[in-house]
Amino acid sequence: MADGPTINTIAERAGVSIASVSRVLNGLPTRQETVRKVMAAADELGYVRNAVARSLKSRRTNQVAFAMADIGNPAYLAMLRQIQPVLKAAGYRLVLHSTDAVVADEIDVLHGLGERYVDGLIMSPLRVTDAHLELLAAARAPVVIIGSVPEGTRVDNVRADSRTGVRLAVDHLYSLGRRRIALVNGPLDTVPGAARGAAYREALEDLGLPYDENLVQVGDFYRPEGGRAVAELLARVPDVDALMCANDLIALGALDVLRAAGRRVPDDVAVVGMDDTDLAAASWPSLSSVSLGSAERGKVAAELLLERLKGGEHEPRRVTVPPHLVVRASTAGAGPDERAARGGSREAGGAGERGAGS
Amino acid sequence: MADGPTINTIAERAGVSIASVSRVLNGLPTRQETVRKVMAAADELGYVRNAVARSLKSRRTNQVAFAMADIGNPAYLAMLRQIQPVLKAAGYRLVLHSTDAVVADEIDVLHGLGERYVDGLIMSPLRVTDAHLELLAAARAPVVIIGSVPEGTRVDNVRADSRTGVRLAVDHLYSLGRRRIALVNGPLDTVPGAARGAAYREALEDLGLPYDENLVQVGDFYRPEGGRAVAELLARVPDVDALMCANDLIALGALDVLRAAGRRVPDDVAVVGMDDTDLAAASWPSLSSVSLGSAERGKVAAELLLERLKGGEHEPRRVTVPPHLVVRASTAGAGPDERAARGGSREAGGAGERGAGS
DNA sequence: CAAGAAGCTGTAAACGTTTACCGTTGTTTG
DNA sequence: CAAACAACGGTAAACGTTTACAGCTTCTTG
Repeated sequence: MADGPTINTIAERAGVSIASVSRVLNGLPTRQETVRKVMAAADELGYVRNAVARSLKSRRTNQVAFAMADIGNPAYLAMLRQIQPVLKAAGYRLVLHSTDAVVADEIDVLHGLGERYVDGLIMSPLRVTDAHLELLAAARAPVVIIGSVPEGTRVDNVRADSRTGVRLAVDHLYSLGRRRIALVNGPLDTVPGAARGAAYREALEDLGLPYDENLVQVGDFYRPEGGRAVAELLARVPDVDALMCANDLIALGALDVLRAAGRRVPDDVAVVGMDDTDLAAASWPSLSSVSLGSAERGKVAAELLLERLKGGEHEPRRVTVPPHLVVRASTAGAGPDERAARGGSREAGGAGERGAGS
Repeated sequence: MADGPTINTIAERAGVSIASVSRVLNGLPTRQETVRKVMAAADELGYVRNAVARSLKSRRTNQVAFAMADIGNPAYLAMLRQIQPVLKAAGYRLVLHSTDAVVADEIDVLHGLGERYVDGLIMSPLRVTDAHLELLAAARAPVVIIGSVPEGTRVDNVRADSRTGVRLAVDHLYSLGRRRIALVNGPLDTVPGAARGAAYREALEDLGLPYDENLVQVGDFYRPEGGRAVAELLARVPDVDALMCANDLIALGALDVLRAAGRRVPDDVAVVGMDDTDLAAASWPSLSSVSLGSAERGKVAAELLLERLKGGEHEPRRVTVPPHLVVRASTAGAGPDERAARGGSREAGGAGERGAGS
């Protein structure tokens, strides 16, 4: 691994100055003869530009960081899948951070912006603390936040609308004739847990349905916990006819328990999940789910950041991505025809394996 | 965004030379008084080291690239999830490339190593072409390949053993008393397709079962195609009692079709998938699947790379990660107890949402 | 044909660090 | 008290680029 050729090596071999070499490599106007000599020398030596030196001088790294809370979370993964191609097309490399939803790690990432190893950052913080805000205000590179920030924070941000999302689901269940609609939620001290709880209550009110505490069960955002929560719920309120689950994993747990209890889905109990992950399409019965537009949020965030990087100084922008409901078998009375078509749903293809393994 | 302070700003304010500042910041022996002055100045100014300048001088970027074929593929994702923390713990940032399984993109990445924006690379190429080999031989930074490379290639590599994987599955089905074991494969012109086809044949032979062409159906590595393939198979060989599917998506398609056809799983037909993705645990019935150790391969690859980066020049290493079979309901006659436990399988937790959305 | 313009190219400085080398100061010791 | 030595800290070069500026040709034009 001998040291590679530099611009100096080329200059020497081509018999010109390093300035000329640089000009040729950057396509600046140069005499044809010089171009030829430099190109020839560069080719022979297998020259490749040193990105680090270039960054130092130009003050641009052509790198953008994405700090995701958890690689394993399909919602963040969906963002990543959209962000990556957008950045790539614009000539940026992607530096990936997984903060494991630990605030200290997020702070580290923000602080690290000062190291100038990236030109910008997209971050989806679990929750926004004062430390976040302080660093955001002083950030030495553009940042786009995926999620909500306090009113008045001068940062571009892209948010979901889980409130409308919950409403979509509840309205859907109502339109199917369900009147005992329960909420299976995650912890209330999390941002999404609290938001979904409040939205559920509102949605019921607007429909003129009574809010019944017995119909709300709090567990955690995982499958076994979701199942347990539903089991308790069934014991307490046997006549429940619909479950609004705060995410897809909870909904899968619900399906497990309903099946074990001999309740038919959707005939006896209809089930709606949230986030519309791959798992929703894969489960049996396939799961109706509210998409909060994770993919779209990722895409928009990347585009906002690119605009900033292009230089236009403008006011911080705030974009809200609307949710939408994806109806599948767990709420539609799925006949045999629909079953056959189910496998072809949007998500199934994307999760495909093309050539792994061997 | 005024230009941040540099080592010069600090030197000025502290009344010392830049050399002293650098020494203090790097913890080299320095008089206590000087340390104090420099630290104070650095703190007041909110100084952060410029990573680019540092890299230029030190010739290390503290970045490692991972070139994955497809972000959407759960197998590669599993690798990423293991690679990330290993690198992070060692102080490296992760630059993520998605090559979309396009050879030209992979070549670009290898060529890009010359830009020296990373200290090393982990790559999982779809297939290895001559162009790959040429660039690998001349690579100016350590590379670890996840997958197979031709004998004699001087590169660290980590490979799966899908042959043994297929055998594990077939043996398992045999041990359950199944004798009409079909293979539902993907295209034979892909590396995994070919390997799995051959391994299936071998496994049957070793068990003394006849190889029956009718029992082999070729489709594609996706769910709807998998379903179609199984439909044809059932029409042709109604007495089939077990399906070895070349990946989990095919297996999910198989479950769809078997259910529609009124065949009970596993009682009438047992089904095994491959890759052991999240979907296997989520489906109903949950899917037995052969894990080819994607996660483990990622971890090992990262460790091999770190060793290289630590400097020891040693012979290229080749590690083969053994596959293992994860038995779930689609082959075990699952009683009610096992059903309840199902949600707690290894994969389910990891896919959890902790705080997305809001 | 002289003078000015236009087109290239080379010199050198700069980006922000790290570090080899040398000079200064203060301490120890014969 | 002088000499030797240790401990620090400053100067300057280097990492590999880009680019402002000035100098040299060559061409155009009056």
